[in-house]
Amino acid sequence: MGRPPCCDKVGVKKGPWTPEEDLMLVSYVQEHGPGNWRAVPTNTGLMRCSKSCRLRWTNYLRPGIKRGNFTDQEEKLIIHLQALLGNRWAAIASYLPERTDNDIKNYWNTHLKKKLKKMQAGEGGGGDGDGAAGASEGGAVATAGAGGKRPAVPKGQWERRLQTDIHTARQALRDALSLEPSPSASAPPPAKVEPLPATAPGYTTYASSAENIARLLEGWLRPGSGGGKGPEASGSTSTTATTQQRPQCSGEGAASASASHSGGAPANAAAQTPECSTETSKVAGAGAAPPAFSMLESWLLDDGMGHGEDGLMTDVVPLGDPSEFF
DNA sequence: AATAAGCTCAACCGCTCTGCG
DNA sequence: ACGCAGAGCGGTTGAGCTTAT
Repeated sequence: MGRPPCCDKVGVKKGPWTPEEDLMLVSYVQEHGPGNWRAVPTNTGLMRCSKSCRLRWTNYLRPGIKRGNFTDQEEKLIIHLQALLGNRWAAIASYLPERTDNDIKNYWNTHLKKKLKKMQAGEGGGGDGDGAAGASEGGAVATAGAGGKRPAVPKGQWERRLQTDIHTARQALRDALSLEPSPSASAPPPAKVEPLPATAPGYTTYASSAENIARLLEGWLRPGSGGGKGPEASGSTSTTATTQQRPQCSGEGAASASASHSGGAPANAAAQTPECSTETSKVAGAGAAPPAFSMLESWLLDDGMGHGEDGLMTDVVPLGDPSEFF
């Protein structure tokens, strides 16, 4: 009954993207900015459906994407947020602007689910071995609402309540932090963490995009770079290599028109959800955690809530404006 | 060294949401 | 108020890669 899938048309290519296609897409987006995906295939000549273009952009080509291993902090944050928000990966991803929802989703499904299961199994004994998974997911679900996928309360209302909670938590956090000696001392930019360069004003994410793409293409174009698998190979090698040290958004002055878009995405996310990480952790801890979480909680709260806050903050907040917080 | 099993992650699919005429 | 089209989201799949036997 529904309308035919947009990708059903004949002549629409599927499967892995080629470097050439990536280039076409990137140059188009650099020129026009992301959005109006419908027009992308026709304007670029790409034999891809609009959906595929958007997905490729958001999950792979978009600037500022961090690939590779998740840090411990990110991991914990994801767990917190998953407990709080459920499987709303896009919402979770908005708290980790360098990660895509797909990435987070994959990481959750492949790593964290198992990890939680293991931890809970270790804690609860055999009792609910199977229920363990349910506990992690079900707990989240229970948090998000009885229905599982959807909050029991209307979305807007639910979000508002969440924000109220977050506001409370934020104040508590501010109080707590205000007791600490010096914020600057407490948040030394560790080598690994890349906070936004302080020289933010002129920065555009597109420069980093261009760099990323260039690096990708470098990998692709280089003969014999990593087996036969073009994009994937380079994607997981070169980009992973750059993951930890990539000076996120270090460039300046590229395609300013589009910068407003992509730069806007994370920034927008930050604006929409200035209440980041640690606050939500508190909320999660306060209302959402299912009873069987003690060991898990202690692991999570260990440095997520206590002394580790700084790390979390610096790790997660970088994209947002710290002033949003206080 | 060969094969099987397990794992990862990019991409696809189908559904829902949102904006517009 | 209604219907349509486009965009976005979450779940799922499958090819390629890695590790174990």
